[in-house]
Amino acid sequence: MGRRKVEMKRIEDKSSRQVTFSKRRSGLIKKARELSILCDVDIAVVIFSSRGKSYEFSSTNSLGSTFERYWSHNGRESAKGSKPAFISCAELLNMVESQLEQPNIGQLSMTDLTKLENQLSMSLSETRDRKTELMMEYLRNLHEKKRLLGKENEVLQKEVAAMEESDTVRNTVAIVDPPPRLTLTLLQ
Amino acid sequence: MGRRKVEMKRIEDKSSRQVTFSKRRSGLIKKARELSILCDVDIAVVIFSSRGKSYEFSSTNSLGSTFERYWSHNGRESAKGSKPAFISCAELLNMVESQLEQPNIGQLSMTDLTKLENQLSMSLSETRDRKTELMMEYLRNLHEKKRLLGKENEVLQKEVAAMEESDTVRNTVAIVDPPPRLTLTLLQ
DNA sequence: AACTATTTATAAGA
DNA sequence: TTCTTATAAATAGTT
Repeated sequence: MGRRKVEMKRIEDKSSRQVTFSKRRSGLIKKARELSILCDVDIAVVIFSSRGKSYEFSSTNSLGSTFERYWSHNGRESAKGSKPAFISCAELLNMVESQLEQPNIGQLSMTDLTKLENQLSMSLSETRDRKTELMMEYLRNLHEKKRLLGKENEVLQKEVAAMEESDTVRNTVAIVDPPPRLTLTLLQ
Repeated sequence: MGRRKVEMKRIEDKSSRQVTFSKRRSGLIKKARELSILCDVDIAVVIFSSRGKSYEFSSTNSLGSTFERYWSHNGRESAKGSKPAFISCAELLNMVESQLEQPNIGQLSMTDLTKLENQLSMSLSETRDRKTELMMEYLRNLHEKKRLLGKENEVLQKEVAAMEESDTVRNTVAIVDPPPRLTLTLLQ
């Protein structure tokens, strides 16, 4: 849709490829937003420029939740740790942008700015909370490992105690051949 | 682009919502494909219908690889600290600003908002960092305890091994009076 | 599922 | 770069 029809192949001219990327990228994200609104569906879009920069859109407040949904649907195990932490400002902007469809001059922009501010702070605290949550989970894991090690220790200690006892009994009753090597080992 | 302009809100009529979903979904995916070809970029799109069915597009052979790329990029960034997110926020605010019909009206409050945002984010990240630091310290403690317990375990295990060994030797050499209690204890 | 009247996106040009 | 404009493309409502 332009002055002429374009061939569907990589645009070789770097400059016009960049321009097209910029235009079509925003077009794609706009379309994604419209579709999500009109049809009340959940959409996530991620775009990587060839230079590694990423652009994204998500209809939910966090790309993470959409991706998580994707993972769970596709039965792929989710490294539960890494995903929820991401609510980027880009996502926020998408949310705000979607509310700026009809710029009513002045009045609306103040309202939207306030919304942006709120969303920003919420997102920040959400991110923080999620991080904390992750750490808590890690802590719980560590605690559990510690507990198990402690239990193992207990068992081992009992074994040692039992061994010592049975040795003592045997040594006492049999009165034969005390095992010096055992004593040495215990003192190691 | 149709017989009339449509309002940007959820289409209430179920049937036409379904039709629109179908049309626009394929349109979105077509656009994504074109963008990825023309500009040689990597794109992933996931769409969830309200009934839970999912549709997807990925320029690479696997949707997963694009998402993984997303996580690895943004995961590190967000885990590292607030600076990259910060820059991104400023960028985003610029984008919002450029989208406003009357830039001069929004300008001042946008500037104020940016300041506010910065303060908010800084104080939040400061708090978070302090919390994180405390937690890290706690973690270090826990790790140390775990390490010590592990060491203790090792020693105890060696003791047990040594005991078993010396028992074997004694039993083999002495051929007297095998200690059933010891065996029982070890199997506990 | 096809068909158009329109709107929307955008390729080139300024 | 940013804005303008001619034209291609998408699509809303219709059949």
